[in-house]
Amino acid sequence: MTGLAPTATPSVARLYSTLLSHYGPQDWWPGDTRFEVMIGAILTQNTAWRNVEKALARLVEVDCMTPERMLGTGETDLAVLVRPSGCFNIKAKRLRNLCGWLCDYGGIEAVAAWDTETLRAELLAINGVGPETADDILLYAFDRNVFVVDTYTRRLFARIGVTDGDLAYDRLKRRVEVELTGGAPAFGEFHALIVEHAKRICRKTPLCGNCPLRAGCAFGSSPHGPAR
DNA sequence: ACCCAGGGTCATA
DNA sequence: TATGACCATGGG
Repeated sequence: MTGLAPTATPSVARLYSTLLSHYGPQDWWPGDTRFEVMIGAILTQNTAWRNVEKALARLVEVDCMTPERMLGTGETDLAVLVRPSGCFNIKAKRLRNLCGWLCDYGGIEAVAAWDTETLRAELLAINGVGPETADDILLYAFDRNVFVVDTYTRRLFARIGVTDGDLAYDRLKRRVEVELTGGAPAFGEFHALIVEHAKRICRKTPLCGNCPLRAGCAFGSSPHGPAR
C-alpha cells in the first residue's frame, strides 16, 4: 500500500528473526485463563509486570478471578486487592468496567464469537481500555491476528530506522501486520521479544556487547535514550 | 533520592 | 490535535 521501504532500512521480518534467534520463544501471555489475561492487560498499564503478578496472585487467592465475582467484590475492596500494581483506585474502576462489559454481553465466550473489528471497537469503548490494552486482549486472550504497538516498539523502530519517522499507532501496527507473516503466534512473539529486549539489554550501557542489534540498538535506558 | 514500569483519561490551549 | 497532570506501588 505505502511505498516500498528503502533497502537500507532493516525489514520488520529481519528484526523479528534476529530477536527470536537471540532470545528464543517467549511464550506470552502469562496467564491461566482468558479472563486472567484481560485482567493482566489492565493491571500492567504503566506498571512493571512483577507488580502485576502480585496483584493477580491476590485476586486468585480470594477466588475473585471471574467477572461475576470481581463485580461482587466492592470497588474499595478490589482496590485493596490490586494495590501492589499501583494506580489501584483507577485500576479497580477499570477492572469493574471490563467486568461489567463482559457480563452485559453474556461473558467471554459470547464476545469471543464477534469479528475482530467489532470486538476491538467494543473494547475501546470501555473506559480504561486504550489501543494497546485492546490489542493485548485481542491478540493474547482472543488469538486474533493483531500486533501490539507499545512504547518500546516506537523507540526501537525509530532508532533502527524502520519507521521513517511515522510513529502513529495504527500505521505502525498495520505495517507489522502486513510485513510479518505467521499470524497471531508471530505477532505475539514479536511484541514479547521487543519487551524482553528492552528489559534485558542496554539498560546501563547503551552499546553493550551482547546486544543482538549491535549499534542499531541504543535502546532501553530512558524514554529519550542516547541520541541516535 | 531519583527514575521508571508491558497506558489511559481528562482538562486545557 | 496536542501537550501536561495525574494516577501510585515497588525495584533499580
